[in-house]
Amino acid sequence: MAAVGARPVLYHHPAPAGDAAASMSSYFSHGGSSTSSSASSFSAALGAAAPAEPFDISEFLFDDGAGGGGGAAAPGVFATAPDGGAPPPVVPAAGSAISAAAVPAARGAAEAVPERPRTERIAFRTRSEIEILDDGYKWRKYGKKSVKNSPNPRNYYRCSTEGCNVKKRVERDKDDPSYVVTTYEGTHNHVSPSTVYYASQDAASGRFFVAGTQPPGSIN
DNA sequence: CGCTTTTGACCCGCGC
DNA sequence: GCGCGGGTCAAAAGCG
Repeated sequence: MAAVGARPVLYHHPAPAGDAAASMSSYFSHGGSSTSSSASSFSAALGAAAPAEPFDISEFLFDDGAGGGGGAAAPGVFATAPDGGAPPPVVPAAGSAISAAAVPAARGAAEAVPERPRTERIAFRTRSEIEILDDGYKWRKYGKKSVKNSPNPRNYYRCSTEGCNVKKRVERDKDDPSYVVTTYEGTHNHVSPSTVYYASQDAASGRFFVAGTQPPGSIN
């Protein structure tokens, strides 16, 4: 499946006009989950330059009522980076023990949780022709829905790894169809099935950065 | 044969 | 109390 070119060409311009139409067909069907062993460096992808216009990412971020709602962004939130400078954090606040257990069962189990779910939620917009960014994880689509404020449908994905309840929501920017808004919810409790991203924590910021693609043990 | 996608229905919460 | 919008489930079908 990944052969379709599941990887976004973030630093590229959209395919040549003549090719666009042809490419689109495959893009729209469903690029395919990253079942193959090809995991792109997601962090680099985030370097996609944002346009001059400010993107109010808060539109896609919803506090779980944790911080008392306002503009308080959740930890680990990052918008589109200026351009290939410092590697953006890929593992959002992994330090906090946010595990699958924090996610309430499925429906109506919210009240059963005395503490706040505290689900990590990060959203970012990326200029990409395809919607399925190959971040190395296997995603299984479980729903599609058209939203009120956008002519484009919204797709719902869930990490197919057993025990991992990370969810992801993908939709095209209603203003710029060439941009894709991806919202991750939750934190993977496992490493990428295809590639091991070794995250290191920055002492100063306390944030995590991708240090390489080798397993911790093989470093040094 | 196993896994993923597809699609409509169902359920829940919120606002009016 | 009703309606709307959003999110998830579940059964069937398709594909590799």
